[in-house]
Amino acid sequence: MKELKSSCPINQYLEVFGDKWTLLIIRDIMFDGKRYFNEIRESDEKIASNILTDRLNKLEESGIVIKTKDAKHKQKNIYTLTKTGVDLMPIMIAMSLWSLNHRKVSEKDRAHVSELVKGGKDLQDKMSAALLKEYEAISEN
Amino acid sequence: MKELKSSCPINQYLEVFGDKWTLLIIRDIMFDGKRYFNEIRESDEKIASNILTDRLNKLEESGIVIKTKDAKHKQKNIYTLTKTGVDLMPIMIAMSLWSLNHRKVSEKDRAHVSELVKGGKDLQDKMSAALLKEYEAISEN
DNA sequence: TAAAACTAGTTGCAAAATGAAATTAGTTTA
DNA sequence: TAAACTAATTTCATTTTGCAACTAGTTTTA
Repeated sequence: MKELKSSCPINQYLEVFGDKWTLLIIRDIMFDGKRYFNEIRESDEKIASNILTDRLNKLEESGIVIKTKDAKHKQKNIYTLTKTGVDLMPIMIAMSLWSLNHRKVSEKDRAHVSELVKGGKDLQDKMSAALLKEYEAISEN
Repeated sequence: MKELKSSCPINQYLEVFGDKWTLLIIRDIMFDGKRYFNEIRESDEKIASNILTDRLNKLEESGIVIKTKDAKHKQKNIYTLTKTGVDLMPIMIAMSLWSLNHRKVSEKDRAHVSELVKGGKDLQDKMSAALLKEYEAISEN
């Protein structure tokens, strides 16, 4: 068991997401509909497979993602967000807004986020509900 | 110049805050009133001085923090949040809320954050305004 | 005014994390 | 049966981190 630097909530967040890759995995599952190892691996940022394996395992240990076998493809795993994972959405949106205002972001990404922001709490609730439903379909059995 | 992995807003955020320390520095300045190198160094998480030097420089380069000389103590620097830095507050609050709900947080920290959340947008606006005023006092001259 | 303490670093070095490429073992498709 | 797919694992070079000691200038204290 790794020891914690402190129990401050910001530090608690950092214990899980204080690296360059973990949050990109959440983004892929949450906003880009990716569910398989290789789908995530092929994202723009080109995460190495050893890092992806490591981070997915840590996310599973932390109860943020759950790994299930694909019934149709025995060697394929499906990675789904848990409630704890879905609850990261407000953080992701706040980050996106900050980057939109203060960092260089491409027009394509800008439009993508603007849509999400314009949809407001309504759209975000709808998206959360859909993700949560997916999780509940898995965990009931 | 370091190259960027992508222009995705989440990745843009990670280019600056994708490590275990940078956000703790922001927390110290934003919520704990710390303004000096050694005040930040003495926080619970015990950041090493070489890392602190490195991160403060990067935050200054990114326009998130501004460094000024203390008029009363020639060898002391004052670190202040810029507008870009103050605008991180919604992210910090969203992170704190998530940790409160899903991670182990001490009673003391819990009370601290609850107060901030109960204060609502009003309190957060007031805090942002105070930090921004500090920055404006420095940048006008 | 001399000594001690404070301030913001810098330096050196060992340990850990990262990243790229190659490899692997099982599964599915052609 | 061969080729392709899937989720890793392994190896190894590079980078980042963390700790401790040190430094140069400034301020306080006796």
